[in-house]
Amino acid sequence: MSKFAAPKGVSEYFPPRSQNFEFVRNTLIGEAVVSGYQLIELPVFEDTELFKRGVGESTDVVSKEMYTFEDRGGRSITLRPEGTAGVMRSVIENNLDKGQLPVKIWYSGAFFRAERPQAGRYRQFYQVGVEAIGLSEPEIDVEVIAIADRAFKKLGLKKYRLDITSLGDASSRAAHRVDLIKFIEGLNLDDATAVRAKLNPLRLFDDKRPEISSAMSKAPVLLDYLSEESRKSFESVKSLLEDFGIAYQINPRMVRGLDYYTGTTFEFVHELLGAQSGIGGGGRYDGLMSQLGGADLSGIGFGLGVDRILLACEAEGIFSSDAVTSSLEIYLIPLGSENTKFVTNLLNQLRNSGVIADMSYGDRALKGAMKSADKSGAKYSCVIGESEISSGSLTLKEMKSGVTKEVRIDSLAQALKEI
RNA sequence: GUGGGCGUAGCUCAGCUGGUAGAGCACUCGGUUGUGGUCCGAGAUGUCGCGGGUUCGAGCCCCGUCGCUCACCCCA
Repeated sequence: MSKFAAPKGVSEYFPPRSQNFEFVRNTLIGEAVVSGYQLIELPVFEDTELFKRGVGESTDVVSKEMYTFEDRGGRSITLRPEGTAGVMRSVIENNLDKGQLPVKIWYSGAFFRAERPQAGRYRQFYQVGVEAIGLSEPEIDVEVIAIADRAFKKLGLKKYRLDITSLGDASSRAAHRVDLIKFIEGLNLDDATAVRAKLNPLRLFDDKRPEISSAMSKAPVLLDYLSEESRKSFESVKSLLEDFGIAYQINPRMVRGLDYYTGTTFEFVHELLGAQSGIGGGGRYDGLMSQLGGADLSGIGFGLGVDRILLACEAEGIFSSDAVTSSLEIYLIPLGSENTKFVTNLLNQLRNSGVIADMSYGDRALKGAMKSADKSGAKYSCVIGESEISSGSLTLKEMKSGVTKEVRIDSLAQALKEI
């Protein structure tokens, strides 16, 4: 039992699973790069007010899930609960929106929400996200969705689906809101739920309690209130998704947890994940830039949950058995402690010439050292003792096949590169 | 914040109606003075989460506490 334990609800990745985590994250990033997105690296904490204004005070994220503290100068600081608000702040602050549009950027890192932990829900979690700012064409909506879909397919995921809807423009939402509030007033709700409904009536669509969800099944949905323009745009999105071969399902009751979404919104859901099944989601945000003091530009983006996507890959058996890969090229085994110094120096020379190498440290029995060589995953091993040093040549053993080969010690690095 | 489940070896877990702790895997050494994976043999490893109570006796029963976990609310 160690004296210290990690803070409650954080995810940690250590070998060998950290290799799979890295693989998932790099695959997600790779697809953003392929589509012309560039890296933005941001602070993990921001002015608390940024999230209140950007994400919305009525959201659960802002009202009860933020890690907020006061710094030494008396400023209110919050660990970022999501990525988009910070990106917008930086884009505005650094005038990225004054150049060529769209601005296409990706980010990756840790995010924080003070929730009760659960399978797939952590207080510190990892996202890869993209934002495309400055164009409102439906082609960009589909480009963004396609990045995520392509990454999931590349990872080998099969048991997921894409839910999509449109929240329309301001006039669409205003018309719907009137009718929805009228409908909700006719329901008999408990106090907490009534308060939530008042802050944002759309939230009730997301309630999983059977009495609420069955009542809400008769509620008017926003999709039926779309303006002509919004409807046309949504039609284009759907038609392009079909051209791209991306399967989707229209879900008019889908609700996103953040207030800034407008127009196209979407969510990727995995079947094998239990309660926390959303592996990524996003949408368009028309008013966000201007609300944060920037130009009145539209944008669209997503956040993908790296932790959950890793869980999904594991649930589908993607990293089955021998997925643990090692990049080690050679593993050196000194025989006899008097030869350790020679081997240590040889190891250093190999590394200096760029060979990925390791050795057996300590005076171990040969059998044990060979076992370590085996477990290291190195491609080759070699034993170096008295006779090798005096003859200047050693026996290189290919671990997988057991085939051996004589090599001069002074040309070992060269030999390994030629193989 | 609310509810359920679980805390025993490094890991996964067994442990009967209470009688002072076990398996598999992993680890170390040996069988095979200098060549791993298979096989065989041997060895090391525990404040049974913590505190209290009942009892002749508690891993097991009772109370408390801490931690983990799953679910609700909500979300990546």
